[in-house]
Amino acid sequence: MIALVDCNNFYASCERLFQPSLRGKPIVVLSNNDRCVIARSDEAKQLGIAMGERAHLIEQTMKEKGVTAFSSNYNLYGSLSDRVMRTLASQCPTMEVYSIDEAFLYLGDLPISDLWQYGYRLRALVLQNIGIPVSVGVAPTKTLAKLANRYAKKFKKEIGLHILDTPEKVDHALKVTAVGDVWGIGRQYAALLEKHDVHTAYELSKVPDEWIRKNMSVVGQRLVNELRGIPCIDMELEPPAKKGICSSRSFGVLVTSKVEIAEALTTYISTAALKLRRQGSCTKLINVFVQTNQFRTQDKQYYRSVNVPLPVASSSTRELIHYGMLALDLIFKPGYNYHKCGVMLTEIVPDDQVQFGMFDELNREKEAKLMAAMDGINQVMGRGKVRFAVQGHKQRWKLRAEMLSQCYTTRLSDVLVVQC
DNA sequence: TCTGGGGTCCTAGGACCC
DNA sequence: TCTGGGGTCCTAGGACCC
Repeated sequence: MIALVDCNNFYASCERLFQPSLRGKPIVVLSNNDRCVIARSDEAKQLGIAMGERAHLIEQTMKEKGVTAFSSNYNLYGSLSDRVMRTLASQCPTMEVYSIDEAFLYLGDLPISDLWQYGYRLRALVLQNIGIPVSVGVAPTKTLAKLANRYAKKFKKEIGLHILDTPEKVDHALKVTAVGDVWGIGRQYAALLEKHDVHTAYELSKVPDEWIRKNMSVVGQRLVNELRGIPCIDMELEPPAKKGICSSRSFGVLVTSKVEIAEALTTYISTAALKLRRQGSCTKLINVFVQTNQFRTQDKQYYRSVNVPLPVASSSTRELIHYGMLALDLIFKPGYNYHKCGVMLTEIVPDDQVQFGMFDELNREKEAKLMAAMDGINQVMGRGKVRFAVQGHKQRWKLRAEMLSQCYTTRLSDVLVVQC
């Protein structure tokens, strides 16, 4: 059996953890630049605040209903996620961290009779150690575990646990799950299936293989088999190295000057290069893009991206910035209101398998040491303490985050003080 | 003023190879 | 008169996830 453990309203729960006065009150967490809603507490959901809703459109409602809004604080969520995952790992050695707030636990052949107790213990332990409520779904396949988890959230709220341990329970859960709520069925497939009179997960599990293969490829076939109780999606115990690394943001304000785009771009390149070094890789291809805001119909629109192959695979921030700036020279055109830019690193290779260049003049060993020193200082002193001059210091383009909570768990000066 | 950011996998079709 | 068979690689586009 496989368990899927999922934190309830994760970002909202993280914020509330350090502001207990907000328990039972509606809260929302906003996307970068405070633009739209990306997480809601149950109370906020009940008020009808939808996922993805634009913040400025519901400002009035939030004021009237006493909804507290937070800018997203990924340092905080990342740190609390690590703690949740550590607690789960202590209970199950074969675990896959699936996302910031979810993990699959492979329970092997733990006797069915023990599953309930095990599930209860997981919930209680995470609540006690970290203070974040979780829901647990247990089933023979990953897709069914996801479904069981959804069932627990919807129908077993008080206990937050559901186990599909008999064929009857599986069928029942399949029948009460809309086809669009199945893991792997997005908007397009949901519409296609509805058109063909397939409305529930149960009906989907009965669709002939031939039709599935033709219309939903092998991905759909795996999914349907999983609904039938045949495991087709393996556990990934080690997170695989990323094949592409991307860093991009929309600006807090519209930007027209090349200098400012260059500042933002070098900042994103620094972030991407750091990710690259953390997973022990180098990149051979850097892609840079700039774009205007497609929602501003009054503006002239422009999007362009360019690939720049590197002579030798690299993870040096310095070198990547150099090529990134060359790329920007190729695609920047004055006269536009730019809204976003970014960098994508692809053709990623392990750093111990880099093909040397015949005419390479860079001392790569030295460069690696320099980067290691920089990363070390930044890790201790805080990110961005050592950076490159091109990144600028005014950073007018930076994100807005006007309702940012503190980094309670990752910054010493932000640790809560309790008076008693 | 105002619509997130970062990923994965699969398929089809074309170019090209022997 | 007649035009193989078996591959690889690349790109663009489409689907999905949190």
